[in-house]
Amino acid sequence: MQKNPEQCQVVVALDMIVGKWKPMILLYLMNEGTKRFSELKRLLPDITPRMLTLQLRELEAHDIIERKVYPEVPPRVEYSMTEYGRTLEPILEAMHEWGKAHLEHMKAKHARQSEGVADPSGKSGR
Amino acid sequence: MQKNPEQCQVVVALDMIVGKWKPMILLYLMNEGTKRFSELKRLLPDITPRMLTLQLRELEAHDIIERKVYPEVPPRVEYSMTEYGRTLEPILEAMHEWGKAHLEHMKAKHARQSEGVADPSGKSGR
DNA sequence: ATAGGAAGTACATAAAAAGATACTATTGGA
DNA sequence: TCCAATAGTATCTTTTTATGTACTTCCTAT
Repeated sequence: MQKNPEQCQVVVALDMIVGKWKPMILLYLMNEGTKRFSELKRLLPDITPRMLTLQLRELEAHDIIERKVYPEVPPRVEYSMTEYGRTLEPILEAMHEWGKAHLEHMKAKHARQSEGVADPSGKSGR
Repeated sequence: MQKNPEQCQVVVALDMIVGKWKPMILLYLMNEGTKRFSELKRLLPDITPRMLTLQLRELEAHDIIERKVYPEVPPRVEYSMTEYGRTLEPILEAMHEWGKAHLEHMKAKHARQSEGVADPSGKSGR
């Protein structure tokens, strides 16, 4: 384990997928393949072009996605996962599964608690 | 895949581990076991008590960690992963591995580029 | 009586991330 | 000539996260 946050490898990996938009961008590119700028914009109706550009550039800088410009008018720019970027897939997949289970877990937990079942371990109390 | 960010399961999972301090808190509790508030404070010298409290409470609310109060003076409060919280371990582990590989990947990439090797695929150009 | 240790809380502030809105270049077609 | 389409930039403002510094409570040991 690295104590220095600058070098904590979990944080390095986290950096690829955190932010309000990166998870969705990655999921779309992973699951649906190549997308143009305007397609991503349509898939994420609330993102501003500025934010979309920023996130795409960050991912590109980390070699996770690839940006391909076609010299046409009007311009066409396509984004896709790099082969290297696809190594993130198992992690995203695992998080997806965990997240799904977690929603269930918390639902079950709240149900139990509102049923008025007292906690027998006496761990509560602030 | 869930398009609604409120329900995107990747985001649900991400929520457990994002933030400036959560990864380190989780790694310490996972790898070194139970810790008192003051021990965590010592392990993370730059965290403020307020931030430490906030992060611990969030993790507790999600059933990832457990808070045990001993009615002593001076007070003793111990934090530890719950059994459920340990299901995050494979994800953290995978991210740790990926992060390590990524640092290598980027180092190799920059080395290649500063060697002046031209990109043969013509994908550059902003 | 007073100081000390543990585990916090309270309130004000700064830094980082995200959003709103408007603007640009290019050029094929009406 | 002027409009439309695509892929963005440029500024400014707001929201969200994280900091800084001080204060509190409880009992125990000096």
